[in-house]
Amino acid sequence: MKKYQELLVPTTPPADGDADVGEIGSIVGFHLRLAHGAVYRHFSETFADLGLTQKQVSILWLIDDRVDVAQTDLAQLMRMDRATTMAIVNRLQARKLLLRGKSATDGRKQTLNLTDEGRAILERAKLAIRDHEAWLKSRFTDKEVNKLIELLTRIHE
Amino acid sequence: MKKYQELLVPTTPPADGDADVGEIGSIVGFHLRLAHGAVYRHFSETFADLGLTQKQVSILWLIDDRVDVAQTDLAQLMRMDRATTMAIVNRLQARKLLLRGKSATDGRKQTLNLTDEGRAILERAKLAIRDHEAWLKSRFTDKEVNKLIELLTRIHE
DNA sequence: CACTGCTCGTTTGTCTCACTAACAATCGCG
DNA sequence: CGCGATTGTTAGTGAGACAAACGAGCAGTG
Repeated sequence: MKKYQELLVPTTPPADGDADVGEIGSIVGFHLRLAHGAVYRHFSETFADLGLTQKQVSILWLIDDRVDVAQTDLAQLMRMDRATTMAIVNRLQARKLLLRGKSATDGRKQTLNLTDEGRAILERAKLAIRDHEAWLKSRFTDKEVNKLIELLTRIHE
Repeated sequence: MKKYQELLVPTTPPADGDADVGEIGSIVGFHLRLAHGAVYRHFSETFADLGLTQKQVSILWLIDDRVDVAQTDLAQLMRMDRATTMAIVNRLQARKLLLRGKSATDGRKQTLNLTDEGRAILERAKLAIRDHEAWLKSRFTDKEVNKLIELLTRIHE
């Protein structure tokens, strides 16, 4: 079983960055993952000084849009499970960006609302997102952007 | 600062799964992340019995396509850094799906090649991917699939 | 030749996120 | 009332991304 190690053969020439990935390049999921990774990386750079992740910004945004959301609602909107949502909300609460309250209509639920600080940081985040989206959209026409959103939506809804 | 908790207000009606996400729905990155998540989840289900992740399958596939790749080449192809690639290769090696060898031309590099077992599991993985891709593509026409790949490629290349 | 800068593999540590399994409190309904 | 479902919660596991550092090996220069 060691024959592979003993066969000393030249390594492949250094990949030139955009090298052909071969057969796997026809897989939609492969490109979706790469694209997601690229966008995620750029997002992280853009938000390095704010110290927020994609998920955290999305959660803040959704909470701001809807008054007194419950965690379960967020989980459904973001397609995450309750435990994951919990972790993210905890982190945001620890940074005093949101407040948990008790729901008046359902003792199991709670109400989530941004603090003033949370709203302030969300405003800054939205500005950063505008830059980030501009970077992302710069390679598309408006028509292509709409098409892309439409296609992506068909995947996740 | 506790006023939010003391204001007992009704919670929002339960989200009906496909509820409108509001303003954030016009953000390309948001849909990209949701789509990626949906595909990732379906992938995980499909591959539950094989015990392989997207990354792991991609790595196996790329190694099989190219003889004696080095880890750095993989990292470049997958747009991951060396440490992350290391972790994945370690996991695959621990499962005896690949072998590390020494490069004859460059003492720093190594050659990566699949074991027989690795090739066997990759074959099974490719079958599973075919199902997975069929599920993904089922909502698109062939033309739309090509368009989607083209748009995604423009993001990550 | 020695020196220098770079590359590659590697380790360590930190962080985010996803998922599972369990539990208590609460709600809705028969 | 009692039962099943929902909600928030905790704890644990695991994958993956990234940064920072190190030794070994490479290539080019003087």
